[in-house]
Amino acid sequence: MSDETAAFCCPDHSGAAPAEAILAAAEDKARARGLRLTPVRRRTLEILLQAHGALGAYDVLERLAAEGFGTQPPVAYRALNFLVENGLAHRIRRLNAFTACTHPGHDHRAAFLICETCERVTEAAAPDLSKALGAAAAQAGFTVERVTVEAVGRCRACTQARA
Amino acid sequence: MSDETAAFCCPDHSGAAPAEAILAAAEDKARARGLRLTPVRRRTLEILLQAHGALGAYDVLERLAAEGFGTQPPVAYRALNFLVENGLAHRIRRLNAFTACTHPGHDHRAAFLICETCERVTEAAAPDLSKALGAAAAQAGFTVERVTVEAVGRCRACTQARA
DNA sequence: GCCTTGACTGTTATTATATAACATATCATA
DNA sequence: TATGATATGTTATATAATAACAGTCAAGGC
Ligand SMILES: [Zn+2]
Ligand SMILES: [Zn+2]
Ligand SMILES: [Zn+2]
Ligand SMILES: [Zn+2]
Repeated sequence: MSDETAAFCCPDHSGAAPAEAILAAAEDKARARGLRLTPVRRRTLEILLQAHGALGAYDVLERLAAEGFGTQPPVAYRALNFLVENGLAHRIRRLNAFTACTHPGHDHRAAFLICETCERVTEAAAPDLSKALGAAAAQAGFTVERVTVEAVGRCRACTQARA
Repeated sequence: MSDETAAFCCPDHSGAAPAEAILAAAEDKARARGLRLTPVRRRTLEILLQAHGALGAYDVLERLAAEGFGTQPPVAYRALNFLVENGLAHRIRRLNAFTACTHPGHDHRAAFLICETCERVTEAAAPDLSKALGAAAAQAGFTVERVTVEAVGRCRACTQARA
């Protein structure tokens, strides 16, 4: 799926990664909610954070296996699903991949911006979006529970690089 | 591009889909744009329309094969991709499935409402959504090209049934 | 202490989804 | 009718995800 890790993790790929801060926040959250952020799970989150982009389950698995964790798909899928269910990571369906949540401190409805040039994923807060969708859904008598928003386009860095 | 559509094929799953009308519209569109709506492609669209919901590629394939078309995955994937690329169908990523476009007459940004009880999919026109997303994306310097919006929740029929 | 219980981790095996590569057939049109 | 482009079909393979089950381990009741 994707290649190597960079030490940055930020909305527009322009600044230093608050990876440590995010990890710390995840630990706080886990403590507060009684979640068990076990070694595989924690390491999986770290792997996602270091990747600076979305990673496929098998990419994650490869790294976990290399570090002495289990070598079979369920190991990665279980850790990833745990993170997703607890708001510490997100699943990017268009890419069949996962990415660390960049602001795990609170529940949110996020939109994902997928650059088709560099393949990196940015998580954007988009509160208005829920509203707009809620209205459209209400018209149809539909009650919305969860929403996935994934946009494909071009990130700032790639736009500038091409200009 | 529009907002005036009767956005819902069958909001509460209570009426028959206007399949013939949609199919006719698809043929008009194909003629107008010089698309080749060949037998497999046309039949694939019909299959989607008759399904009243999203179908997986292998489900479509099964039906096609039973009718004398090819029996191998690429047959279904090619027809489905053709339909998607030309706005006659949509891919529902959350379900790994495809659904006929219920208003193929014009380009649109649609949102999909997926009922987690009956698993049926409704296509809702949601023009405001693009705006809201565009704003959020602009903040990050991101240029949006295509957007996927998929909501999971409960449709009117299922809500009423449970009440 | 020790036993039960439930959550977690790991395994093997299988299922599900999607594409690559290539041969044949059909269509457009010159 | 020849010719190049498009479409259809095949075999084979790649990629993604889950099922089912066994061993581990720590917490809480006795
Ligand atoms: Zn997030
Ligand atoms: Zn980019
Ligand atoms: Zn549509
Ligand atoms: Zn329903």
